[in-house]
Amino acid sequence: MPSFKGQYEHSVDNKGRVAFPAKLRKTVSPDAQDRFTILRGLEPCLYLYPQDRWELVEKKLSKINNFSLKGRTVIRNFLRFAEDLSLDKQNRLSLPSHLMDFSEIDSTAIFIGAGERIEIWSPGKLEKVDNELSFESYQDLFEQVMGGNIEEEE
Amino acid sequence: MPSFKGQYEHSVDNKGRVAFPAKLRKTVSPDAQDRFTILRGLEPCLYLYPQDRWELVEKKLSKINNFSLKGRTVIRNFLRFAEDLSLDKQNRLSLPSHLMDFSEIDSTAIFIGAGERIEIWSPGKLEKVDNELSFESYQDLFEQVMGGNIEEEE
DNA sequence: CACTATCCCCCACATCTCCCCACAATGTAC
DNA sequence: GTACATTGTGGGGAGATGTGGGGGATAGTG
Repeated sequence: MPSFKGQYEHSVDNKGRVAFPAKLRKTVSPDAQDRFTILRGLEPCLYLYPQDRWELVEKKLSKINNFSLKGRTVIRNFLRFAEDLSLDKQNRLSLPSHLMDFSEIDSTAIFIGAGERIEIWSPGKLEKVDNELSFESYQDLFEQVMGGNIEEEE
Repeated sequence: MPSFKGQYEHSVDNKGRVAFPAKLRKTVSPDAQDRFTILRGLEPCLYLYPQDRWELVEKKLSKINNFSLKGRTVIRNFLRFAEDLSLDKQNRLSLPSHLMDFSEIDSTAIFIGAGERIEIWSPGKLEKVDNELSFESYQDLFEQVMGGNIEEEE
């Protein structure tokens, strides 16, 4: 499974449709059948999973105990802001309005390939988190995450 | 079996009827034949199971020890407020009045896809539990589910 | 038996979604 | 440069969906 990478800016029309970047489509597995699941991200952006990768997430969810309060709370709040999407014949996604509100996306959306998933940002929110992250602290983060011998990982 | 997901708000008419969300219907297995079981939830909401998934719940219940007081109490109180429902020709559910009372649903019902079942909430009750869930704990929950590299799974 | 309440079917209709067509912009081959 | 394919953007319209109300069949009550 190759990683999604790169950043692509597209306009959103007044029906909430946005073209899916052609270069990202080349990374989507044919198994996914141009079907996706989109949901609220932890940051003020949206997460987009091709179907085959989303199924791995569901597999994890299905292992959570449904007869505990905490388990039910996890499942409810995770799934309630998720929706299935497909590409139309022009390779566009129709963003649900509640997710556009959440992410403050209106006329422009920025796709960011982020490994196993794709993130979709509004320009404003993206600029804001960029400004909060100085180059120095990015260096620090990088070292914290990548530090040590990568090959020893797990 | 795909998970139920998403949140949908519908109005309840003065006959207690409410449209079953079309997107959720796409997730219901044809095996279920548009037949459901509805019952009191453990939270102040209603649980709605398509027939095929309800049968899995019954299977679980049947494994509970019937000769212990606790076991009998659980079974009795779980099942006593359960009813069978079907969709009418306009894909609506007729909510039993005792369940509308319990869940405090009157003119508006919110459907939440929660994995193997569907929850039905009144706006007021839902807002209350939302307020009790801080963003931090949502982050924690999220990381429990999504944490780790998905590709390493299994 | 009459009366009433409830259920469920049908019809009507406003709204929304999605599919299709058109075309502009961009990239590529010759 | 020109022709052609791919990609990005916009809009119109058919069909699906959500909502309300009327009315007939059925069952429960006095």
